[in-house]
Amino acid sequence: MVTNSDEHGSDGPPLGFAHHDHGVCVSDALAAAEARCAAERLRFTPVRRKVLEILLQEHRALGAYAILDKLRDDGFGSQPPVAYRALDFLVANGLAHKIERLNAFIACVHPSRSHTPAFMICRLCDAVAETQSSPARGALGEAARATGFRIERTVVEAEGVCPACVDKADA
Amino acid sequence: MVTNSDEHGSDGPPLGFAHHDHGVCVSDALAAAEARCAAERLRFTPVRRKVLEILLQEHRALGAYAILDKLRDDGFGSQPPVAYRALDFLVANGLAHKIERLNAFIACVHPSRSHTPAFMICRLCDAVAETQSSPARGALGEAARATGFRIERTVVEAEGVCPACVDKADA
DNA sequence: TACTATGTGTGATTTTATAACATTCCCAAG
DNA sequence: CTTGGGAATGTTATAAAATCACACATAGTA
Repeated sequence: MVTNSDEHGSDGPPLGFAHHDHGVCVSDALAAAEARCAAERLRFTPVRRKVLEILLQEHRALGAYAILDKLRDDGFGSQPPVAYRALDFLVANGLAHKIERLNAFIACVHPSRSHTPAFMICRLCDAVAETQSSPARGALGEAARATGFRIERTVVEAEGVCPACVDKADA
Repeated sequence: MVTNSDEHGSDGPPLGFAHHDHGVCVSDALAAAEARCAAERLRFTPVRRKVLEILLQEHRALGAYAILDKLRDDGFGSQPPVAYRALDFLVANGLAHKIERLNAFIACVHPSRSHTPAFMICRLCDAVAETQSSPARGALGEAARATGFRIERTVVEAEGVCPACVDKADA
């Protein structure tokens, strides 16, 4: 699903390239995460919650050490494993994603049920937008079936220039 | 982690998970690379050639430091930039690819024409097969067009289990 | 209560990648 | 040929990303 609900902005661009009511966006997402963890009996601990909150507030891909700095500011442990463990939890449970191309992490935009995320990464401003993809249905899926490869997970990341930076470049 | 000691063909699935005549495979690929660099006036220097040869011989994704070890054995410089610069050249010119998921590099299987590579990565034996994809034609492309994002390059990596390991697991 | 799983804090280390700068090599202009 | 500039290489140092190992704390439960 590429379109946004009203509180996430009304027009075309998916989150990441679009303006929206951020306070609502963050608190909604945190509430949703909380509900989901409760439903699945996952422990949504303070560190994990804080890391998700940080990701939601920034609304772009953050490196583990950037997150760590913010954790330190909030009185949490300041050694790498603190951030990495929280991120592992969030990623494992679909609340955040790792952007392999950037070695960075971003909050999931539609953490609903399982999905196959794809990302558009602006090489000029580093903005990242999440969307959906079905790589297993195209040429890749065919190749996998042909060779007997069992796909469990896919990384799809498009690098390019976001709308805002295209405009700047054209100006 | 990505390093591997055993000689090609002895165990595990090689190129595209299929066996083949490796000597010919390597020398053909080197000749093709040489021809292509000549045609495009690129300098196919000894280090660059050696790195490509290493990648072709291993026929799997190798970390920069694993490559560096082999370079040292052959009397080349042994500091990271030596490997990274050669890899940058090979990647920039389509002779090799970086597997973001593994922070590792692999020789391109069909370096002839420009292409949009996709990879299948076995999480059990680390074998990597290259295939084609057209992510820009599917949901991702639509999302990009809808938002005005200009795609310049895509990373498509499927993680899963290769045919050989599926068999082993089933056995 | 005590037991056990899981989560957190911390120091140290490993792995991956780049910065900065000197030197060498290629090759074309003079 | 020789010389000057750009590209490639070599080397030292350091940055950035990720993991290991182990102690301690806390929640949930018998």
